[in-house]
Amino acid sequence: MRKRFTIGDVAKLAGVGKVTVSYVLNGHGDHNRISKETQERIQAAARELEYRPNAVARSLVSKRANAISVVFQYATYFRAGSSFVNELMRGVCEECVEADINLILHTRTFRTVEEEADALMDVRSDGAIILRDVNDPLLPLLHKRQFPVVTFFSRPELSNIPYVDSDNVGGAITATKYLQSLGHRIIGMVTGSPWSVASNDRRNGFENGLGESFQDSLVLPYCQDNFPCQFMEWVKIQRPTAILCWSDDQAFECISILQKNGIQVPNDISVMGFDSSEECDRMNPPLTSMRQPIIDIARSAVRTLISASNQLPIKAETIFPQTLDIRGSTMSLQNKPSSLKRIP
Amino acid sequence: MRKRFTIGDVAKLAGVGKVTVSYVLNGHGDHNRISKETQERIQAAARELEYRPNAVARSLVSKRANAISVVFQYATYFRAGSSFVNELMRGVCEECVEADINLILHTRTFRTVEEEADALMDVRSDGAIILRDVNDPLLPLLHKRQFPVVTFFSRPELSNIPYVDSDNVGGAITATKYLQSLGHRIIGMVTGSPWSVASNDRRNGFENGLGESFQDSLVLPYCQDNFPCQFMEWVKIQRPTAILCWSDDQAFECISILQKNGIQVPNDISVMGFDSSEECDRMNPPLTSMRQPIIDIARSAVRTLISASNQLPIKAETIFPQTLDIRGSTMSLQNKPSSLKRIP
DNA sequence: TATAGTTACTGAAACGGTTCAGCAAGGAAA
DNA sequence: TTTCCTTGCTGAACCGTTTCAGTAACTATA
Repeated sequence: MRKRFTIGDVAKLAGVGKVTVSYVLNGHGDHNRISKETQERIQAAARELEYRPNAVARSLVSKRANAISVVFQYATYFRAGSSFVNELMRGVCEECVEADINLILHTRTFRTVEEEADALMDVRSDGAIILRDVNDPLLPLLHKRQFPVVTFFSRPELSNIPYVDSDNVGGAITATKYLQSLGHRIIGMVTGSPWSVASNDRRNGFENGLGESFQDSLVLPYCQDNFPCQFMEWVKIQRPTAILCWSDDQAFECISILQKNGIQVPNDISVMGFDSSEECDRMNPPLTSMRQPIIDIARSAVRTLISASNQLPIKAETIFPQTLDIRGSTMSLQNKPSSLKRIP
Repeated sequence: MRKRFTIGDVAKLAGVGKVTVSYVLNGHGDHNRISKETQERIQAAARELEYRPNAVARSLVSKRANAISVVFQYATYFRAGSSFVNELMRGVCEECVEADINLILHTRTFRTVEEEADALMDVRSDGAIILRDVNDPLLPLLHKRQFPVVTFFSRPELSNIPYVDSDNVGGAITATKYLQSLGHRIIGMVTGSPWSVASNDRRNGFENGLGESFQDSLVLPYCQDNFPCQFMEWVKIQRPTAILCWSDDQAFECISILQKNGIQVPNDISVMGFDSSEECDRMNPPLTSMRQPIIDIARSAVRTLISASNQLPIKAETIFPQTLDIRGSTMSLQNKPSSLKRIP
């Protein structure tokens, strides 16, 4: 890369001191006390040299990076096909665009939490929005070290870390009641990772919603290995007429497995998901889902973080309600045109 | 944020000079000529003060940011549901993880290309991988200013900017020949933005593949406004038995429109897309698509950029071949169980 | 006993900006 | 004529690191 001109070069060319250049180019300080001619001379010199300020040098003294970090549970959280991450990132980006700050994706991997915290706090960013699993040690560590942090789509165990999330428990209750209102009596739920705060909350809401009729066997914990088999096994034993999936992506998978096994959705079994991402409309059948305003939550998290990093007052918690988006994957038990006879 | 301790504080506590601390903590320079005891004293002091090096100060002297930027056409390129961007980011992240560098998403917006280039070149990153439209002015500008740049999923007009892409023209030819081999005689194509390099290349491959039988009317350029109507209008006039869509996402949309209008895919019309993203398998019917190794391309772009920013020799162009993934959305014209009579 | 070579460090400059405090020159007021 | 204020600018210090070029104190060699 070509050698870049510095503020000193501009100063020399314009025949003034570095300070004057700094003041003129930034519009801060005493810039209004500098004569029109000098200002123009400096502008011209800067243009001629194609001078561009060095953000790193600037950050060093200002102690502000004008950037925030996004931290996920895994560096490669951008799983193909996850509409959730997609919408989340869109919200984050939109808000950053408006705030005119940059976004740093922490893609590096570390041996210890300490190292990870060190890397995050290396002054390249002014704070971090974090989506991590239950009881992740990174959060309390960053908080202890007083690095500005906002948790989103999850809930920190330390009450003094601000977070932005949707009401997963309430949403799951709504979902369960809705399925009951369709006449379903045997409702199953498939959960996600046991370390996912969202999955756990939704499970609790499901239990809460079912009340008396809840049984542990109605919940199928997600398993990486051979999920299709385990899922079908569970379906055959429990014979649910409706299944609540902890996420849209999981609902898509379950529907696909059911269909491959000759079970029709929603005629044989109703299925619903969580997130109500745009993909729901495009699926066949379109997926009934609890909507959480992913983009709004992401944007709110960014806004909260920016305030926090500027020592402005912030809300400790921001909870968005979830709403029910009824589409084609759920159906009243009364209207069922075919029976469950297809299941051997 | 609490005041952080600096290398000077550590030096003072350990009773040595700053230089010694720097050498010991980084393992560079003369660190092997420093006595074990001193090393331990310094390590202890650093631990006690929870010393963490300031990456900004470090960058200032090393002139390396250990980060690269990703630049899209629009800051909010993370459109919900775009499986393409999702896979792309996954590849980029994976490679960054391996190279142990950070990723900066340029989310800021600018009034002029110059400003945008200035912001990119502010020394926060060592280079950029760029996905931009045809003839985007940012590329030549960055190149002229000798900022390390690699273009991916698109082709720069300046031949000396390195790029990584797949063979879109060849892929489209393969796709077209495949549809012809199924017996289709009237094949239509729906293109994307006229500024998308990929879309244009695929269109050209389509024209090339059809040869003599090509007509302009067989191509429907994508239009933002009321696409469903325009699309159905075009289908009714052209009556294609197969449609090649410029992307998977578009194919999903087209299939959905066709189905809503009572046209079955593939029974009435075969549809295929480009990218062969993971979603293809989940759709109903599963989408036949030309596979481009999105993740590999993204990773290759990152690798190329890293080499370029280290002044290592690089390949000017890397082209990955596309392969045909046959799924359920295409079918031989002979086997058609129903006719096009459904189209009024 | 002079010379050279090692070992264990370190002072100072540099990186490219910002900011504080101050200064010289000119004009106005006392 | 002195004092004070304003205008227009700048020197020096600082931000937290790295790196170059030593140096002082030993030890080994001739």
